[in-house]
Amino acid sequence: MSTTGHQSDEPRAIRPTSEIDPEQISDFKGRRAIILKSALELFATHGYEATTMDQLGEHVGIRGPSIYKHFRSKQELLVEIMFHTMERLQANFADAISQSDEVTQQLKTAVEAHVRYHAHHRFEAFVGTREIYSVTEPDRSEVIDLRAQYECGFRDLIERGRLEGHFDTGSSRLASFAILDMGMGVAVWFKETGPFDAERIARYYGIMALRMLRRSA
Amino acid sequence: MSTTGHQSDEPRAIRPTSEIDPEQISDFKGRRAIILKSALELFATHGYEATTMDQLGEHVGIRGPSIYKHFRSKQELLVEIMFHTMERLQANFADAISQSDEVTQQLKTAVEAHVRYHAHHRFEAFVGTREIYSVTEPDRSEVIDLRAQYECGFRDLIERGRLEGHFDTGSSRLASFAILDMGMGVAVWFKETGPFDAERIARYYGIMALRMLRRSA
DNA sequence: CCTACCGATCGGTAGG
DNA sequence: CCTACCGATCGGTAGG
Repeated sequence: MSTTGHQSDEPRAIRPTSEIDPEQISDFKGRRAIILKSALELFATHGYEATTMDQLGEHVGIRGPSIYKHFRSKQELLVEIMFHTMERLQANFADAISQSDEVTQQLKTAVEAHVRYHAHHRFEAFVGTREIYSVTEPDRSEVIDLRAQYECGFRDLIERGRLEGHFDTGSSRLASFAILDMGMGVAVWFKETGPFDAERIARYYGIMALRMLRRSA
Repeated sequence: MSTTGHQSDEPRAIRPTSEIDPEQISDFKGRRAIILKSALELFATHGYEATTMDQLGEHVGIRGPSIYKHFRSKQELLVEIMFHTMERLQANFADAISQSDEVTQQLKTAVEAHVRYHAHHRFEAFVGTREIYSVTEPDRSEVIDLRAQYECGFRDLIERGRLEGHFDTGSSRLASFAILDMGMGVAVWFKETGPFDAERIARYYGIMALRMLRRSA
């Protein structure tokens, strides 16, 4: 019935209450890492608005206000997650297309990387897409811009494949939207526990993407 | 600087401040319609948690607390939107597959209907997918169940096409996820103002879905 | 459909 | 990293 604070008897030390392997959720490193990981998990499961700083503190093993020793605001946590996610997606894409000179192979590898990320980092991807409107300006516009750039990479690849005669698309832009969106969907329903492992999904989505771009019989 | 309420001088009557054609956003009818439509618009643009009853009231042209004359709670508004959306999707699907006996044609028409709905009712679709975790139990489980049933319709169609030798899928379930997800994505980026009209997108997505399900060359 | 207002919560600050 | 607490907001109720 208290209205003035917590009644917790737990020790006050950094100690996550979650048993999920942090490396599997995120690649954040350093001091602020554990807070960022917890924030990611809570934002993903409850949503940004619905997550409170006290909840986040409890999840990490400290008091809510203590988080402000590491981050300036709740918003900073979200922005950090957003930019980190876009950086990783861009890096994965660059890496994927560098492994071949053939468009068909490049697109397949890029789609696989896209899907693999959305499976292995489903929380980042999930929060990244769902909480864009929780980001305040000017950061929001910047994130939207990064996403547009990412999409452009796929679109250019498809357009090149079309010009080289490998693909037959009604619209390279619509095709890239479709391929990207079906990959993003993986982050919503993927479960580490199966029945599909990330690698199988990535491979199959790569095949489906290529089929989509070919002339119908 | 006031902390005790609104300073608005507007008349107190039902009069939406939005200029968007309600029929284009939603098919809600009757007395509660205008509130539901406004709620849909605000939930879609700001998110459920971030939308306040006072905001909603202002958008409709009444005071916040007056909404409780029409709805029991904020939650009821969301639940109403959710179930309505699933009903419409299911109805559209049933209608689509009733127009042919051939699986290939059925699937194409069903995908077109799916995409058309996500373009024309992007707010419903958007809120329906993004705000599931804002719905409290037991309604949440029921909505998730309806979504699973909807997916099953597509999966069964694909599986039948495979058994009849029309399709060659590595997994009918993954294929249905991919097709459904790419259609849901339309609700996120579609703009009434172009450059693509809903009909063109629907047709092209229907074609891409069929290509996805065919054997690669 | 309105005003007045309650009980609770929340992000963030002060000052150790 | 903690306690104490502020200023503001929010969903919902009372009683017209």
